[in-house]
Parts: sequence; C-alpha cells; structure tokens
Amino acid sequence: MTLRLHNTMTRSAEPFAPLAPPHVSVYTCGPTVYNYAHIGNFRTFLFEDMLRRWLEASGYRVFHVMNLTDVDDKTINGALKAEVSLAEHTARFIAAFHEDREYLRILPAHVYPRATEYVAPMIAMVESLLEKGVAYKGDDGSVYFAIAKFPGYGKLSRLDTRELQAGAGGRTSADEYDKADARDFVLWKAARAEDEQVGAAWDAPFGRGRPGWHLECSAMALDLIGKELDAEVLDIHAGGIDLVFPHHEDEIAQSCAHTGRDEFARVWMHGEFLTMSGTKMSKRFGNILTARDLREEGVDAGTVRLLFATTHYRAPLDFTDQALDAAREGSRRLGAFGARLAAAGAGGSSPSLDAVAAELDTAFTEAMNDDLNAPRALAALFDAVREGNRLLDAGESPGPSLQAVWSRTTDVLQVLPLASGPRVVTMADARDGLEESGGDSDWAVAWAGRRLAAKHARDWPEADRIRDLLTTAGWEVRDRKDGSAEVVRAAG
RNA sequence: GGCGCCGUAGCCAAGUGGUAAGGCAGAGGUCUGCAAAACCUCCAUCACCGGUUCGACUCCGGUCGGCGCCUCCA
Repeated sequence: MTLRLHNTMTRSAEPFAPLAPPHVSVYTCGPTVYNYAHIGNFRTFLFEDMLRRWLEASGYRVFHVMNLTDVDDKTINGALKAEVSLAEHTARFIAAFHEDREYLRILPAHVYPRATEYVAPMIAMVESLLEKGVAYKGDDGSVYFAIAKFPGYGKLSRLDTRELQAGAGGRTSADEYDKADARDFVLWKAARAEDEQVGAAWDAPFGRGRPGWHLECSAMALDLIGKELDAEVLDIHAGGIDLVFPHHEDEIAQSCAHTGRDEFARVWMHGEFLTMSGTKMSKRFGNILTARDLREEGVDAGTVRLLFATTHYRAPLDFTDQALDAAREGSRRLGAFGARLAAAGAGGSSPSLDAVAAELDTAFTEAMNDDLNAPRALAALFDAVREGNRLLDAGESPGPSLQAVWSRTTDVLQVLPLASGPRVVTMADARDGLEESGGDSDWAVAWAGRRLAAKHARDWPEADRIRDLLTTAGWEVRDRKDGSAEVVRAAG
C-alpha cells in the first residue's frame, strides 16, 4: 500500500512519486502577517503539518518551505495606521504566528522566507518575464503578466471551462484599466507615497515599486528548492482552497514561463474551509476566532487537533462549541489510554495486545495513505483504545509492540492532551494542615491521600467533600482496586 | 451569471455498487461505600424525485437546501 494524494490539478488521488526520493520538497503558502492568524488559517496549517508528519513517518526526508507575506496592501495599511515601519509592524505578527504555531504543536518549516528578503530574486524574475515577452509595463508604471501569452493558463482552476465575470467579487481594484486584459495580474506595483512612507518600495530596472503577491511564492520556492535540491519543480505545493484561483494559477503562469517547464508543482493540495456556525470567518460578521483565543480559554492543542482530524482535510468543517466539547472528551480518552499503556510498561507478553498493535498499525497506515484520511486513522486509534482497555482490564500484560505503534501513530496526529498522566496516591500521602485552596500537583496528591484516610475510616461525607474540593480545582480522583487512588488533571 | 464543494443517527463524521467505521451525547448493565475511569449492550437505511442495475447511500438525470471561489481571503 503506497501513499496516494489528491492532486487538484487532476482532481484525483494519485500515487505519490517525488522527483528525487527520499527527498520531498513541500511549499506551503503561509500567513500574511498583518494580524493574528485565525483558526481557519490554522486549519490549513494543521492539515499541512499532518502531511509533513506523515511523509516523514513514511520515511521521506521533507524539505518544507513556508513563506511569510510581509509586504502587501494589508501590511502596509497596518503599518501606516500604527505609524511604524513595515518591518516593525510585521515583526510583531511574525512572533505571534510562531507562538500560535508552537501552541498547536505544528512542526516548524525548515525555512520561513519573507517577501521583503527576496526582493532581488523577484526583480530578477520580473526581468526574465519581461525579456521573454510575457510581461509588460502598464501606463501606471506597474508590471503585469500577460495571460494571453501563456497558453496553459487556467488549467488548475479549470478556468478554460468557465467565464470570468469581471468584478463579481466586488474587490476589483481601481487600477484595472491599466491592464491590457482584465485577467492579467500584477507582478510589480509602482511605488506610491504611502509605500515609501513605511519603507515598502525598492528600486528596480523597470521602476521603483514593490512585488505583487503571487510573485513571492514563485521566486522564493524556485530559489530555495534550487539551492537545496537542485530542482525547478516542487514535489508538493499546498494551501487553502481559496488560493487555487487566482494565487496558484498565477504562480504556475509566472513560474513556468520563467523556467520553461510545463509544471511548477507535481502535486497541488488544497485544504477545505473552516466555517464558524455555518459562515465564513470574516471581520464583517465579527466571527473571527484566533488560535490565541483558544489558548487563552485553556483549550488544549490536542482538542483542537482532534476536532480538525475528525473531518477529512478536503471536506468543509463547521466549528461549534459542541464539536469542541466532543473533541475534548475524545482527546482525554486517548490520552488516558496512552498514560495507562505507559504505566503498564513493556515487560510482559500478550499475543492479544500484539494483535491490537498490528491491527492499529495496518488500519492507521492504510487510512493515512489514502489521501490522509485522518478520520479513519482516528477510528483505528479508538478501536485500539477499546480493545486495549478491555485486555488490560482482563489483566493482560503488554509487550513492547503496542506502545511502539501507539507512539508512532499518535505522533503523527498529535491529538493527545498535553496534560501529564495520573499520579498514584496512597494513604502515606495524607498530610494534615493543608490549605483548602491550592491546585498544584503535590497539593492534589496530599488531599487525595487525606481522602483515602477518610475512606479508610469510613467517613464518606469527608471523603466526598475532599473529592469535590479536588474537582473544583480541576483534578479528577479515581479509586483503584488495590486501595490506592490516582489524581489526574482534567483535560482542557 | 460561471466554476466548485457539501447534504449520512440528537451533534460531529468516515465509507461507497452487495444490505452503514469511529467519536461525543443518551439509555441499560458490570465494577464501586458513592462516584469517576474502564468495559459490555442498545441507539440510522444515508435531503427529495426519477432512471440504470439481479442489487444503489454509493452510478446517471433532475429538484430542494447549505457553503465557497470568480484579482491579492487559508
């Protein structure tokens, strides 16, 4: 069973075959750093993280590039408004992006190129396109790409089979009349006074200005994979589904026109949208939820990741509190099993548990190989939890196999809660003179010890009072068969 | 108007020509001082209407409903 990935270009799942295995180049469109990224953005980044982790788990050596768009209308406007330089303005949101990324346990890309650091390669590419005659300078001093000169235009988004209604999106820019064709897109924008004010203008042979949005991805991707892998074609290019047109279509046009190759990426992967209670997140609806909002509410990353993993990356996902609650409980259950496995050790031997491990391994791998079918992979995990718990309840003693498979599979999805495992409590932990308030781990163990003492004295009201106290502080107490108990942090 | 996605149990969600994974919630049970956890059992005929087929949730046509893209939004 080999990995199959859905390619937007062909609209079908194809066997994955990188150009130079085991190396795989992956380019993912990163955030525009003008604001805190919202969870819709992060749904895409999490899908890409899952892709990255699965490729690596499958033995590939991934070279992952994610760009940071740090010069565009929004970043410039933001800098103007805050009355700081562009660099100062974006630095803040770049730092925030990485904080959020770490919170969500997203592996760092190998390189995070920023558009402002790649102006020279971008200028070189524009010159190349001008020389080849596929770009032209408009009356406004900007440089545009001539769609008509690029026969393959529209393949990715199936533009050839549809009509473009000019301005249908209501976002047509005022300078459209400077283009020869309404569909032509800007490669280089002539500098305005505002651009100069925030330091967003560079000299170029064809006039002072700043790069257009699409240009950065082509220039940075080609530069980086050229240096790293000596390649001119990406193995995988991924992003949100809204980037198919025009962003990726335009990237293909300028990149292929530049390299002379017939493709820019072997596989194009696009993640579906996340909606909030049925509608797209936007400032207009006031329904933006950021990663830091979740973090501040104490939501564990495992909960978020499980919520997203329950829906296939190419299916729309509606974010609701109910779904989040369900994910939290599921994550807790998985984490509890993981902790139980770890506590059970690997010194025993159990053909039944080995069979559970083998089944999990097979089912998980098949699911992930089938275009990253995380919902099915998750089902395999839950099947293993149920069977594993049943066998452990029956007194089976695990060998090393289940623990190994469990670690390998859960590492890919990262859906377990971060909360530490349970701490075992005995009567020896009972201490007098405890404060009623507290909350840390030692405090919880001490109170749980006192509860055991109360239980031993058959003082049920006191035992229950202490349990309530612990519950209020966010700790769960569970009695064990041997007379001891355990306390565990309730999942967030 | 064009292009695309989706409509599966109370909620979330896989699947796909041969009689519907998994999770959450709920009900009953085992265990327990009581709980919790864990386990067991129960809980759908797949928006609607036609058609193809021995057989369709799965293929084709249509209808209704939801969502997205159509120049810089993941």
